[in-house]
Amino acid sequence: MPQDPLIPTPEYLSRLNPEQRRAIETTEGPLLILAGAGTGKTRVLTTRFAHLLLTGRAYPSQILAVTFTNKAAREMRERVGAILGEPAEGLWLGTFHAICARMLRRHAEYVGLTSGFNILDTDDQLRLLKQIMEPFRLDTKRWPPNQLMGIIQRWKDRGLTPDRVTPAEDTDFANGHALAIYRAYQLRLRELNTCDFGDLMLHMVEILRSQPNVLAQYHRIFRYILVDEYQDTNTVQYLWLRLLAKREHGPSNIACVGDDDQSIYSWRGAEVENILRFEKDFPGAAVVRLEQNYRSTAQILAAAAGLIAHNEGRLGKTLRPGREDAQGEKVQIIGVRDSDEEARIVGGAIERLQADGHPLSEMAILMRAGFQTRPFEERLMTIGVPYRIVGGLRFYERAEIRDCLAYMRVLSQPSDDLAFERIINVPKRGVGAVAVQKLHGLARTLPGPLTAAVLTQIEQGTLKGKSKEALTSLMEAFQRAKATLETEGQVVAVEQLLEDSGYLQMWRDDRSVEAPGRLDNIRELLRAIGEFATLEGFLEHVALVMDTESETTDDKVSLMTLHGSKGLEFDTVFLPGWEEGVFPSQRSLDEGGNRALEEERRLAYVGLTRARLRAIVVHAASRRIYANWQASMPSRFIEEIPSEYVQIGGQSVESRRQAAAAPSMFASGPFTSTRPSGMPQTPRPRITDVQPQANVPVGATVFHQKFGEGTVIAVDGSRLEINFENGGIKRVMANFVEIRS
DNA sequence: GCGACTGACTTTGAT
DNA sequence: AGTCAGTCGC
Repeated sequence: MPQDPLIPTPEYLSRLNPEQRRAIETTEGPLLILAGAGTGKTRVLTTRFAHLLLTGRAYPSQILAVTFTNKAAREMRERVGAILGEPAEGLWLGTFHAICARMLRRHAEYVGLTSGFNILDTDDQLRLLKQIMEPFRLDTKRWPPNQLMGIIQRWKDRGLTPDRVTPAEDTDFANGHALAIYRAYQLRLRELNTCDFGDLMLHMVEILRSQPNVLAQYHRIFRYILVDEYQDTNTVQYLWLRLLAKREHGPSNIACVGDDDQSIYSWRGAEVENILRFEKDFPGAAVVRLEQNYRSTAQILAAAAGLIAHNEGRLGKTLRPGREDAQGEKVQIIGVRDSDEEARIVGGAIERLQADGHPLSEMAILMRAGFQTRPFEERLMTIGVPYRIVGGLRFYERAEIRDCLAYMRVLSQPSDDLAFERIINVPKRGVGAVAVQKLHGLARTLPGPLTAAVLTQIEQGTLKGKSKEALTSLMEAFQRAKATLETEGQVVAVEQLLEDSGYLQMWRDDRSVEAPGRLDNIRELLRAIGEFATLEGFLEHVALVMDTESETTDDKVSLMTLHGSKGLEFDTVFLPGWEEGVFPSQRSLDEGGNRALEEERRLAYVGLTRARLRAIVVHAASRRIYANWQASMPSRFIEEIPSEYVQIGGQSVESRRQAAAAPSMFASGPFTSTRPSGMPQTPRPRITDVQPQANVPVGATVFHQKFGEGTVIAVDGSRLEINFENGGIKRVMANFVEIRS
């Protein structure tokens, strides 16, 4: 619906700032939109989408818009619909994977699949890989399957099919068999007519590379491409976008939105280089910087800017505060004794804010790792403050849901061996691993899936006794459900199947506390099936789209990881655990060196910029890691925040009583000069009863409480490798040995 | 085939 | 410390 070009400024453009308008009205040619935190990125993206439609530049079906999460896709869809005044139909708007799945169903035959292929979940992937690894007779202790899964995924992230893995890309993992296993795994996936998540991208890139006619078809369809969170793209995603965007004639109308300072997913294959390289990849690209921040106070922005300035190789942005309440509070830095005190202080601050009328839903505690939530949960529970944990187990990852889905998959596609294996003995029907092995053996001699092998064995009488009875009744349950599916639809059929197979009864008989909840989840699942026209439609939805993002508007404090907080905002943000080793994470530093440090710093930047009004950073002097106490130094990131934007607060156990009466949110006491004045290069434990981890020379004789005397043969940071006289070679923390000579 | 025991591990996690 | 998976023995 073309719009009269004479109308000067349409309403949807009127309330945008000049840079935002430029990002929207630069419609032709490649465009990189560098959108800092809180600069209205989503608004620009959705308005741009609507603008392309309203100015008649494209029909809805001619725009490709990709995001990383379903949540982002849903949000974009809703907001585009709101601008258009009607729900937008026929859009190519979705996650990379959902869009690739849609494409791949059209062209599956080019990679040896049929359009009805299944999409494996993480569970199935690993089970399948283990099966593939078996004939290689590897020591699974030394070569854990999940690590190999990681290697294969990284290959896929980089667009490498087995044939494209060069010797330089190969690994000696699994005694050099990794590539062979990868090849066998891919072969098996094809036999099963399935894909894992990585394949959705990988196969489509292969098809677009090798089938010029298919590529040309998409070039004709997509006139404009929009990409969200470009800094998070990995290599296959980049290749896919480039193939679709670069055409022989005419410009590449690709607009990518991203922020190099918020790239925090390199461990998942994301390449920041993609965004840093954009102008080279797409010559003549326009670059628009969105630097007007509408979220945070000037103090918070300046603090965050000072911190992120310590990173090198940035594209560079300067966020300007746009809020009316310009100045605001300084970032508070609180030093505490240990994690218990940390939880008490944060809990107390939350109570005080709440008493002052601040809603709990505007407060969040953001931590580096998921397990750090525990002390906070306990504390909040004790003082009766409602909280919610964001992230964690998703609905469809729960065992009972996966079991039900497996039943449904077999019902929909009896050839789905992986699903059948999952439920063949759930509930327990006396068909164990050995029996499954036998079935497998037979299935291999005949063509066809396991379910067919089972039927053959029942007919031929090869199966006997208990397992024959059990499997006969299971197969009958599937047949009855199949009939019901045609007459009464999927909800009734699935319910009947779960009943007949004894699956529901299994949970009714279960006396554990979780059982009733699990039955509730299953009921919820059955309800959800009804919202789809077909069982297959539902299964596709589950594999790619289903998230349980329950839009809870309850007044609760949010607890989540820093990663999980990206894209969200709160009035008040608590940032606990800012200690060397915890944040930045030692493990991350060990693996990735300076590159990893910069990513940790970006994570800190993401954390700070979630706050609208106040950010409170907390660090503890000692923390229990696994079993033992460790002295800890404040994070270097604290030092890196310019001191003028920081207020040192804090309190000791003794001064907490005064805190309640004090006017400020945190009493400051004489015990609390916890801000490091100049960062020591080596963290030095401040607890007196452990040995300082000072230089332990190789060759020194040391004594360990448990292992006795030994000789140091290597030093690795704070860990020592020691040859003990009667314990062999062990790696222990330097803190736990005494130097004898 | 199932339950008990051992031992290994413990960052981040969308699709 | 606690969990979870994998192995072992009955």
